[in-house]
Amino acid sequence: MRPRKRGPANKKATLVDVAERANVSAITVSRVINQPDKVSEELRLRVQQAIDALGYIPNQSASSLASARSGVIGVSIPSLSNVVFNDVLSGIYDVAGASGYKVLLVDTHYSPLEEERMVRTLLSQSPEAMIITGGEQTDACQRMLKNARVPVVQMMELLSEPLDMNVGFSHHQAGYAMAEQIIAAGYQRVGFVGARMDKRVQQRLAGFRQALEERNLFDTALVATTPKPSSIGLGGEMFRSLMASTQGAVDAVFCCNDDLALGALFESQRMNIKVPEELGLCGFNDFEASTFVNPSLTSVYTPRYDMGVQAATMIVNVLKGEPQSEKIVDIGFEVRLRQSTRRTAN
Amino acid sequence: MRPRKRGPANKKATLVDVAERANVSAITVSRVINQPDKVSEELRLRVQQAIDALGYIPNQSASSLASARSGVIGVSIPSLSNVVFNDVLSGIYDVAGASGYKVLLVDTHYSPLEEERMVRTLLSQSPEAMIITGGEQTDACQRMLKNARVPVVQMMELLSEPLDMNVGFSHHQAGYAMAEQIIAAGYQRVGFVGARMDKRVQQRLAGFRQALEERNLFDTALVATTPKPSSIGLGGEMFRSLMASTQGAVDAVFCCNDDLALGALFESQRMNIKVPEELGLCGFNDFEASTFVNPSLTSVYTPRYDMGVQAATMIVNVLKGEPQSEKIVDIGFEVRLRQSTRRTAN
DNA sequence: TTGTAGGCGTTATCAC
DNA sequence: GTGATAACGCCTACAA
Repeated sequence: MRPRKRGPANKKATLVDVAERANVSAITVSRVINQPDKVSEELRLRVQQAIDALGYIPNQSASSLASARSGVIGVSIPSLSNVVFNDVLSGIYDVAGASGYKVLLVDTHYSPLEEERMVRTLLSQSPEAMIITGGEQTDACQRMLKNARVPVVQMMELLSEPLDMNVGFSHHQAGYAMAEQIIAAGYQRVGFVGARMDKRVQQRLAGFRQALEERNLFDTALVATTPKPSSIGLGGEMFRSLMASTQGAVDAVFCCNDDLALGALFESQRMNIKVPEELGLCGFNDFEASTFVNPSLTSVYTPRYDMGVQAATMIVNVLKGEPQSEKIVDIGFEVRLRQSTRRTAN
Repeated sequence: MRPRKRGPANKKATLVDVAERANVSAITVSRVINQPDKVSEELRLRVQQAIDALGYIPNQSASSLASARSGVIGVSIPSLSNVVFNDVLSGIYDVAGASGYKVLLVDTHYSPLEEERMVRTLLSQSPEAMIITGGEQTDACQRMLKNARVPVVQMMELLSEPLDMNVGFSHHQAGYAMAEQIIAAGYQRVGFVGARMDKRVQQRLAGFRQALEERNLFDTALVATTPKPSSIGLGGEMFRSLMASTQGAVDAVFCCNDDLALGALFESQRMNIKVPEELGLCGFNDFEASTFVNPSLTSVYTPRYDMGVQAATMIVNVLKGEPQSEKIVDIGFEVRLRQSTRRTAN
């Protein structure tokens, strides 16, 4: 079987195969695919027919190599199992897809070293832009990114020295704001339960701490943290152990996310602790469950989908060569007070 | 600035740049990267130094083109915002990443036409394998996949005629099993609440229906479905409206997933309906919340992470050329009975 | 509107 | 162990 026959039955068809079948040159086929307007109706139809007949699918590697445009946006997130990033990804995919870009996604497992490795992998795909999470890249990683000379968006948090573009919100402010509201609701001995404790969670804690310190209400003994990943189950455990270690001398708990908060809420129900009367409870991220659980859970809404949309939009605009409006976008947040911190009847 | 200087300060470095700097041929650099054992210690070090100095990152497009190996696994899922796929993706990413494969992920928004488009996009990246969801591809899409001559895994459900490999479980059996348990728990007028209603949910409903019909307990009036995407809020709404339309003549409700079931549970609490005494409730997929909510929620556990691992493992094994054990894997499911269907004290 | 020539960066093949 | 040469499939010039 030496002589290579053209057709779906054999090797994958190439541009040349299509061209031969349609009796045109390869470049014409290329044009039919990429700039159909520049080809006469007649040829276009003939070529299209050949394409269909052969089941031709363009080879993007060859295209990237020849044109220096891959159509790929590299995206790096710290965790695929953290629901928070789902929403962000949805936003990114929706915008990128609509503009004809593919998304190459990697998961760094919250490790800067793995992130460095993954970014290298992404860059080897010649992405036209990168969207990465936060600002804790290794030096080598940041160097690679700069060297790549592609637009970069760092998302999820506001950075003091972004590599290029940046979209997020201040986790410090968010933590501060939530703490203020808890206090305003009449709680005094406010505990903190945090897991994973990445940079952003630390900032929430710092904001929380500052708000309490300003009122002389902060007490280290009421802060419980762990590097373990957040989960509802863990929230329950940590809550129970915080109540034990403080012998119940806590009248409210701020959980660093809604998973922990839901866990704490469910556990408090089992412990027969009345929320919000005996104990105020709030979370972060405002998952859907927080609205519907009983009592409904106070939380900080974070515009995750919008953040993804914003990140991808910034990228797409730059790639389009459009005048860039803002390099840094504060996407904001919103404290949503619900029953779980409503000490007084309402 | 005509004469092109080598170095990070200018254009991206290539294999040739590295070769020149290290005074070796390009192929040697290639070997240092891909088969370090085949290069002498001395040259390897010299080359590695040049690589670091130039910040060289291989161009994967060129590599794919020349070697016909892209290192990419194409993955297609119907929704990025459905948490179910998170777990599956985690499994796929963990295995693929560990074996040095990149994952190119697309979201078809539950549309076969979009799926066809997305699969075409994936195939244009010359993936070495494909993992897709279910079996409802368009004819054209299935043809493309066969034509691509790469291993394909269809996941999430067991198919009667898989394209190639298949990992999943029988949603019909799962629906049937859950219905049996509800009945065994002493419930008689069992309603069904379903959203999205894709093929798999329809099969759950069919299994549920069969179990009830075999006992003369099925009543169409107790089935509520909608094409809308599932959510906790929607679960609450649908539950309330089912209770209204049936005037409460329902003593248990099987929700097609845990989102709906949690919504129904929270809503039943607000309606002062006692679960499980006055009403049995169960869901599907066994989200973490189901274990911890009060009352805990009966659900069908589905090994999603394992399914992703299995799918990716099958792919990786085939790509390694290892003897293939099974082309079709039933990953199973498990009914988990909890308080929400425990009519009798326990 | 269509075609020709050359090269994108890497690797397979075969020689040294 | 190392290197020269020719693809890989497509696109950017430029030409007709």
